Amino acid sequence: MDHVDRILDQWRRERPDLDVTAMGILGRLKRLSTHLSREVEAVLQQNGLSSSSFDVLATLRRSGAPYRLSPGDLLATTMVTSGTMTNRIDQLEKTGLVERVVNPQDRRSVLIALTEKGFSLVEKTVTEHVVNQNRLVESLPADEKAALDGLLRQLLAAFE
Amino acid sequence: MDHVDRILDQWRRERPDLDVTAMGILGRLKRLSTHLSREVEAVLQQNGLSSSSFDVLATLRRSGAPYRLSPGDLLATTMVTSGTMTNRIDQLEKTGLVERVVNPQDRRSVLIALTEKGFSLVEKTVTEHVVNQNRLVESLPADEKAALDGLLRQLLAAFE
DNA sequence: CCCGGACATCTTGACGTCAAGATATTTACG
DNA sequence: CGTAAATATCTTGACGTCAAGATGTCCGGG
Repeated sequence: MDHVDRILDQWRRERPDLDVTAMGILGRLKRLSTHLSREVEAVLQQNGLSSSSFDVLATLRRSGAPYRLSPGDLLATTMVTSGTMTNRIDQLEKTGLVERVVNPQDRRSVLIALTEKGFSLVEKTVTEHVVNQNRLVESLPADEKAALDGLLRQLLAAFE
Repeated sequence: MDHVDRILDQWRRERPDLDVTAMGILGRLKRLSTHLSREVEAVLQQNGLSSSSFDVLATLRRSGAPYRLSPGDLLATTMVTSGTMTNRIDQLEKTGLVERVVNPQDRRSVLIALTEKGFSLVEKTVTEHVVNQNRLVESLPADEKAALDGLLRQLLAAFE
């Protein structure tokens, strides 16, 4: 009997005509996502990053040497608009974690490059971040983690 | 091989020391939550509502007659701060969907009441909303929906 | 009874995001 | 070639949220 169950019970009483099966799943998924985001933010914040800025740094880091991508490449992996990405890059450039370098091949474009400072920060942060992520799901045994992952994958496939 | 798989592969290549089990689950969960929120918003928007304003109206509606709750009661169910709730109520009051009525028992407090206009709007909207929610998870057969719900419940229990 | 702490709500200022459109560059075609 | 369409990024204005603190009200011990 959790928070979502109480909501469903109220709806069943007030509107017995509604099928609330999906509401339960979506409600738990949204609450869970909010909780997890907050827990993740806490660790990133200890390193002076938001999850927004970390996402950009991590995308550059995992792309491999020379740790450079265009804003368009970054957009393709992050589910945000171009204006949001411009803003994120502006912030990271101000704090010296990335720099914009001109792209000689295409002057409409620009390359976002990890600085040394950015590289060492993301290197340290991602290590702590991954430990934290594993902690957040440790209430599930390994086989249930795998089952959850499979179900999420299947549901996600309907949208991507 | 979905979007999240590609991210995990990059990390395995660049940082084979990291255990990315949880990253996969959390990544899919976050992307899914974003997709689902956008789909849900679309239906609410057709009724002139955001998910924020709908949440408030729906909470009042499912609380049962006389469809009145204090801001504090609303806060307890919505995972937002008091300032956010004040703002939501302000918007709904401007559009005539709720009204603030004084609480004679406790003048620090106030009751937020669904207006007739608010009631009929939420009544129509929630019907469409629930149909839409069920559509969003129809890619899973019934037994897998139940399994997913159970796993989410278990994980959520660690936070609530 | 009164006053300090608890409580309920609202205010303020900052931030991240989005949609829509502006600017600059490249590409393809006539 | 020259120009229109496509592409890549940035700008602008609005919105929802949060953290921190202000304001107004209630309550319980002295």
